[in-house]
Amino acid sequence: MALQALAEGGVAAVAVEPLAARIGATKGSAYWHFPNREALLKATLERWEREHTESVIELVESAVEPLEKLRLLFGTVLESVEDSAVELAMLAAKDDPAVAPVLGRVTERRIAYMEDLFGQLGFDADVAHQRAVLAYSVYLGQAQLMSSTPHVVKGRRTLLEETLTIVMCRA
Amino acid sequence: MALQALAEGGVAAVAVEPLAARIGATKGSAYWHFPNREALLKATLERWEREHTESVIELVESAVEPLEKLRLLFGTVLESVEDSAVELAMLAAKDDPAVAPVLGRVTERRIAYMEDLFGQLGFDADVAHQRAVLAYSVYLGQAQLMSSTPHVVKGRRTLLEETLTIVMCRA
DNA sequence: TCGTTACCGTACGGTAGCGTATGGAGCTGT
DNA sequence: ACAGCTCCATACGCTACCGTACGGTAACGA
Repeated sequence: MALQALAEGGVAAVAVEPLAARIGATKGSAYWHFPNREALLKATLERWEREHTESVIELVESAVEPLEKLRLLFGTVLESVEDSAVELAMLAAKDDPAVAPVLGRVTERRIAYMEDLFGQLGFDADVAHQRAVLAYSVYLGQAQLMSSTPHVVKGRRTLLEETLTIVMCRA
Repeated sequence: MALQALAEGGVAAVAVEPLAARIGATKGSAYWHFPNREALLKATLERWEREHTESVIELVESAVEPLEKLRLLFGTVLESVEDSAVELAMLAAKDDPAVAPVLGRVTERRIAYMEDLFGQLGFDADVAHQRAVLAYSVYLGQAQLMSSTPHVVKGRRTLLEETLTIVMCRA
């Protein structure tokens, strides 16, 4: 519920009074469950953190070959890039003291996981890291473009293939 | 002045009262120069639009070979990715009715320019477009990472080279 | 049965920003 | 000299949100 508000209206929408009204309750009620707005926001963010990074990793781990894992990861994540509104909301509020630590943990976790995959593919540690960062950059940028200027992105399918081969290429 | 506030505090910081206080004036004065907050914001954004996209393109056009132009573009833009705070502020406020059109124009202009460069390098129109979108995605994602989780990005120099060769590769 | 606890509502005060009204001060043209 | 224009300040009301105080209800255990 708070997550939906976060996706729709950003971090600013995770506020006591609007959310209470949305439920049909009053803030007197809300302030019983949460000591203040910061706690509400923190709870929302940490719930998202739990539910949205590990679950993808688990799904991806269902493949056996590291190459298949990467393919699955990219497919899953670039396919549904349109509903990564929460990701963008987090990035948009990166300076918020409640957001920064969560965002930092999620980013590191994801990059570390990809770094590991690239390592399993035989890349040197340095290169693996670079590739992971690069791939994650593509994802973030893609998500931004899809949400702010969707019409410039034509042909997601080939774009995905292109990204994959490109990020994989030995050079 | 308003641009500095925009860079530091995002779109929300381009507000009448804070800005007036910052100058040492009062809002009575501010509301003489601008009819309302929206006009102030619009003026700020359009000023940024004029000064920050064409100027880079002009600089890049000082090179003659399209390949050199691309190299110069990437170098300039990925080198100073740390001070692209305004870009990030715009993306963060992409849903703001004053921001969306400016952001849209800038995005299209930049991608169109890169698309043209890739075309000059002999890529098919489709591929040129894809590459431009991909390259711009990398830039956006990179800017996000640099500002939200700077420590994961080690070795910008090699990253730049990697991005360049990768985005250029025939396949 | 009665006190306690969990939960919810109403009412209040506080802050930050928007926008308006209005009253100057100072220069400028006639 | 004085009328008008430019620019700035003070003061006010409005809204949205935060947070607190306190009262009410309903269920539940002793």
